[in-house]
Amino acid sequence: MAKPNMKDVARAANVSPMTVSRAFKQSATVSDATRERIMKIAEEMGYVFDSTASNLRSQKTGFIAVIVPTINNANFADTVRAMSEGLRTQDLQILLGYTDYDIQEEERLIEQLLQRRPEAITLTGGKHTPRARRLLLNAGIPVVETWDLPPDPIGHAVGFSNAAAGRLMLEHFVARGYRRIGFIGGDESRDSRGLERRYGFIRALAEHGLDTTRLVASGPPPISMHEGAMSMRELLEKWPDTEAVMCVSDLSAFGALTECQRRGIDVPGQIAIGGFGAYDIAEHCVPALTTIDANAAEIGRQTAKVLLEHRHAMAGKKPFEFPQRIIQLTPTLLPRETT
Amino acid sequence: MAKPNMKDVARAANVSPMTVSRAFKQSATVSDATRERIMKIAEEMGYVFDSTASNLRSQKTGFIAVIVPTINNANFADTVRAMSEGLRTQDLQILLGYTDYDIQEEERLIEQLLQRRPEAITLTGGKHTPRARRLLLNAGIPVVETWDLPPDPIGHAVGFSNAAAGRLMLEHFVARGYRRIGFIGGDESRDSRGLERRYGFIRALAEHGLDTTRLVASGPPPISMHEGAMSMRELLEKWPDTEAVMCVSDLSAFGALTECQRRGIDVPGQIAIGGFGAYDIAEHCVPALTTIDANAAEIGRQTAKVLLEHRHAMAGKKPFEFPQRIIQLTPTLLPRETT
DNA sequence: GGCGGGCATGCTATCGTTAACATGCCGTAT
DNA sequence: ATACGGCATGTTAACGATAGCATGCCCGCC
Repeated sequence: MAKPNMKDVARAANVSPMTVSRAFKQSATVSDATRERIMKIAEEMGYVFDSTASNLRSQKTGFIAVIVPTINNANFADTVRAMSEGLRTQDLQILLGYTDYDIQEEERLIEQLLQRRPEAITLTGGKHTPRARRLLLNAGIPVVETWDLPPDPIGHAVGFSNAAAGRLMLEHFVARGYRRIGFIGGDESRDSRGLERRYGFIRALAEHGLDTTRLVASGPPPISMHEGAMSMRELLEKWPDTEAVMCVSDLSAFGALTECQRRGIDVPGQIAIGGFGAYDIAEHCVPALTTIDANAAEIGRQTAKVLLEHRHAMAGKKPFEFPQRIIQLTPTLLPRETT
Repeated sequence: MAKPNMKDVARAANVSPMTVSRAFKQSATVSDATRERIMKIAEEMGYVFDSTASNLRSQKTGFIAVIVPTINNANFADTVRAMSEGLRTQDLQILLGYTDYDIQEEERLIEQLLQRRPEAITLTGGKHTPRARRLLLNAGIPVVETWDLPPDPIGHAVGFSNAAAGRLMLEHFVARGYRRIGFIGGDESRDSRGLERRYGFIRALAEHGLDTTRLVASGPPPISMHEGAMSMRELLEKWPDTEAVMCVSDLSAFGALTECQRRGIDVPGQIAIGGFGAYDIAEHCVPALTTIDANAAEIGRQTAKVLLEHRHAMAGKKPFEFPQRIIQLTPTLLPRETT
């Protein structure tokens, strides 16, 4: 009793395999009666359509490769979720890979995923190895870089300026009257988006003639609550008179906040804290955390939209060169109780 | 300039396609010199191995289908991550699907994913539609149900007793001297694991002769911080003299905690709070949250282990019936500051 | 009545790789 | 010198679906 294939179903239904094939396609032209009969017989026989064969013959896989730094982060998870929501109607399946914030690993992943012949690929960030760039350019499929606006995009891009996000928080601090200001983040260049936020923040500090040295770096990403707490400790030791600090993400900001609470330091009375990412926790913690909303879900939605448009354009009788799309989103400041 | 295939590479390297194929297989028998030459030529030509053809011919896809309720939850994300870590060495690619806590959607996903011919499939929970069960039983691949110990497993299982987890927290409450005790969770049967925890909790309440009516149900899953806060409000209104409450997860527990903080209610002085899941936030919040560690990552690791063992067993010359594995993990109570 | 068009269905070749079997060559044991 | 084993490589025929084209039939229009 081997697993039945289309030929077996065709025989049982007394039609050609081609008709069975058509019965399984949404769009194909089969009479309703025939389709129903075939589907019923197929279900009874326990037939399960074999995508692998279909993929090979039709040269379409229905895969979208999606590469993120990690799935254990609500921001990226939100983006992936929104993207897959946007693609679900089209029977597209996401092939997920994560890099752990390492562009070497990203290269490895890209190579591996391209072998699966995805119909498009989305990346997080705009920094890649030269070989990764080459592979992507030669792949002949739509490429979308997200969460960033690379100076030299490979294909499409859906993102925002992380530097502007950093600047946004600094301006908020200044407007609130804070002058001795620090930044807590990672220490390597692995998280280039976090680094960009720091650069933007520091540049704005300098423009205001403020001290730009109060920086705490707490190791390689991910920078989470624990690192935030540790960094706050370090900051308070080195520069006890600091009035405000931005953290690279809400998670580290929350860690920093808890450290203050444990030490009986009033937030924002003695020190103000700003985060990034508009995580759930920032909205709910007490005091609620001032943060920047980069609109993770919107990045996913827009990415899905670009991909569907590209796909639609290519499906035309005369596929034309689909123009590059650069979708620039604007991060929003959410002022709350910690500043 | 179409994309080159194996034949093109073979021609350029002056060997047969078969030799190129072997050069790309880790295990195959090709002389080092030939392999190196082929790989170099392939890279120069921009050849990218086509898995879709390989999958069809070899009847092996290297896919593992993984179905979770949602990826926007640190617990499930941890499990998936640990699992993919365990499988990475074998060049296995995870095909991720999420159900939004809906077994109809799960059935749809199972059908869709099986068409991709995964070599194994893992599910979250043990409750499925009849058709889903049938599809899984007929699929002829290893099936692992996780995060639960189903009474009648389809194949393997890696999980723990959610009822025991609920009981564990109740016993802790009682040992601490609390008597008027409530439970905050979802209201539907969609999250069967959360429901099991509640049942276990209530049964234990009853055994101690305590009031079992202080239950707040806050809508369909996911139950997160917002729902936790709302539910705490409801609990305090209906039963203001409640001494302790367990929440279905740390996220809702944190929400409940923040509601108390906003109202100036001392935790645990006036009310104790217990969570579930050992999320990061439970460890870091102030006061730190008493919780139960279900060991999400270990579930992933054990699942990967079972799959690899099964796979290994089937690869033998004489594949035998691989015995069913039921891996029972034990949730641990982490007593902290909220109780 | 003849003819054109649209719809349902069938036939054949093919997608790119690899399982299975075949071949040839070299070294070593007898 | 002969035989045999082992390794590197080649040949052929699939894997299971479907693109592209062909066919037959029914219907309506002039």
